[in-house]
Amino acid sequence: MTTIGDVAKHAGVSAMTVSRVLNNYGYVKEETRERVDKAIAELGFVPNALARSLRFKRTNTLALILTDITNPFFTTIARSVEDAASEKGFNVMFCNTDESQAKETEYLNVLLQKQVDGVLLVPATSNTESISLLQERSVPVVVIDRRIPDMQVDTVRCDSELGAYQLTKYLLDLGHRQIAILGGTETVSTSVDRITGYQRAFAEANLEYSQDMVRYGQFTSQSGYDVTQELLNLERPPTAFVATNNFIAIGAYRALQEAGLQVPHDVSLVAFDDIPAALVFNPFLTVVGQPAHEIGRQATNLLLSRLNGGNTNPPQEIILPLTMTIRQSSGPPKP
Amino acid sequence: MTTIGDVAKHAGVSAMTVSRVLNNYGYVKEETRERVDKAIAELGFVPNALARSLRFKRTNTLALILTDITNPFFTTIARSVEDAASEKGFNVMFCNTDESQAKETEYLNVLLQKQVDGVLLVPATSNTESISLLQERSVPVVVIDRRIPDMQVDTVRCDSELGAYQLTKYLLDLGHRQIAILGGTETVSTSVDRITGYQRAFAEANLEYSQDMVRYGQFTSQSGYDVTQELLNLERPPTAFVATNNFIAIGAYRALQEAGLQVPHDVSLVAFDDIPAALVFNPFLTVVGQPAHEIGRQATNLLLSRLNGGNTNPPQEIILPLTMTIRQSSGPPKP
DNA sequence: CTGTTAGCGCTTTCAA
DNA sequence: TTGAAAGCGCTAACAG
Repeated sequence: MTTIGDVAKHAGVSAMTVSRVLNNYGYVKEETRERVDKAIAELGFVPNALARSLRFKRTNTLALILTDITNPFFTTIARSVEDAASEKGFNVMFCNTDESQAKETEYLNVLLQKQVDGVLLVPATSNTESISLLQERSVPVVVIDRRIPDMQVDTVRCDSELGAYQLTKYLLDLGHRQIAILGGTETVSTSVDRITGYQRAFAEANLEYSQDMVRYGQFTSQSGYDVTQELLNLERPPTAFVATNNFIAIGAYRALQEAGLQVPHDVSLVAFDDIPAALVFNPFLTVVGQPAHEIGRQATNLLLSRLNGGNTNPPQEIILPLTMTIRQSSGPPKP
Repeated sequence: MTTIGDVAKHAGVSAMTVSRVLNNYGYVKEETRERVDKAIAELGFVPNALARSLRFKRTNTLALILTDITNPFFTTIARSVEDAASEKGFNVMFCNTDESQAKETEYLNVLLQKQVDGVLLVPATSNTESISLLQERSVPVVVIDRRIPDMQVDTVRCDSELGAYQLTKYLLDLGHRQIAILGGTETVSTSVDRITGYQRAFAEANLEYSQDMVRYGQFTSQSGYDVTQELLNLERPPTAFVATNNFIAIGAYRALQEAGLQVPHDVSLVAFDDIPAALVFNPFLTVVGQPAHEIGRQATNLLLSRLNGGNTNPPQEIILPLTMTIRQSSGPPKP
């Protein structure tokens, strides 16, 4: 490995002078600078960011902890985070927790050791420990997509409750009464909030929902499939389904199909999270979509403003608007 | 920041002893170890991986350079790489080049500075420079998905030529003669190889294809859309399309739809790369699918075997099998 | 079993 | 305008 010392020797100067050239700092005679530049080029010298970071106490590296990197919603976030970060000279380490709190904790420890400058976190659960850990060590953190109840922490997300309210109200207005909601993990705010929104829509319409219609599960296609099958076996099966994310929706659809039910003729299906147009042949699903790209961008910028010390305001919550798109998967109930 | 020295002081021992406890190495009296452990816990000490890496010359970090992190094919690879790496105690830095050689080069420089232990690279172009750069600095690298002609380098990929051959032959056997192939970037081996496979299928059938039918473009939905529109405006438009990746296929499909053409009744459409079942309502497309998960896993394991020094064989090329799945997007040409 | 010394590659003083 | 010394946090090698 070539070091700054090798370059110095090669150029007949001290290491310090090389450092000055590298960082464009202090005074270096033009002629000396050229000699150093030449030496750098000749030796193919690459400065060691580790050593530099050890001094600066700055790695220019962020961490993005996601629960499911195969979900396009999160992929889009990942992409926009990467873009926003690299624009400002930061790299991003991606971590995938699979919705597991244990994995999240494990990653956090490694990332702390690696001295990341900041963390973007989609928390696996509403557990406050991860956030506390980071805050104790004054590593800036921005929570994405989900809420951590009883925690003062920067957050960028959408209004899950409102979105679910809109979807449910829309179905109620179409005349549905037996509406099922397919939640994800019970320990995650988006699940809880979306179910709350569902309940509010019923309450405001002065209608009752059956306890049977409200289900938790996972944010996976398999879970959507399983729960839908259960619901179809009820004495009074739903006439409409609200899936609390895109994967659940796809699993639900498969179960409906297998049961010989036509969407939207026999049942309606609406969902959270759009699937990017680049991925589907026929956008079909009525959805409340989240601006994933914007979420990632704003979260990153907020994080960077924190760790640059330029932003010392109290923790803030940025709520981005949802967009409801009515497509062909929803219609009035069968008479 | 708490350092090993603080812990030492707190426990009334030397830094070295703390280091020994941390790394479970050498002899430490049980009672001393306990005292140190207690101090670590009390101070909430987190070892600084930067300092450690500076000594060890090992960061336990890999880089994965992708061309498009929003493409599920690459997302799946990303996920399996992350899984395989974290299993062996490595973190992964993801980089997205957007198929740009300039971005690739830029990332490579940063990663070199950050002293990553190894690189997994989906090269943006067939340019040999990136690989040479890494090899000169003896940073192990495994090329994924694409071939770098005239380069001795570990590679994990599928046989693009064969896949395209199979798709084309299948269409020829159905009776199609006017078959278009929608390539991606011309500077990427997968584009070139898939077109070669197409040509071979024609050659073996003793048939001629029209030069018009062979198009390069980008690996994007937009490009698939544009090129398909062009092709439809030809005097003798294609009766079948081979898309060289999933995004191109979706763009092509949209163009066909807009032109009022029914798939497969009016035209057939087949493609490379499956879209994961978790993402689509009705798998519809006849495809040659690549085992993305396996590609990521094998590439990571190969890379790790290289940087552990356990594998000093000459560079190898691992070719994984493709799977052709015939669905509803293809059929015989309209009489 | 434990501590001291030196050094990884770089940069911040401070001095020349 | 340049250099020498010291130190970031950690550990290998050697003493004790």
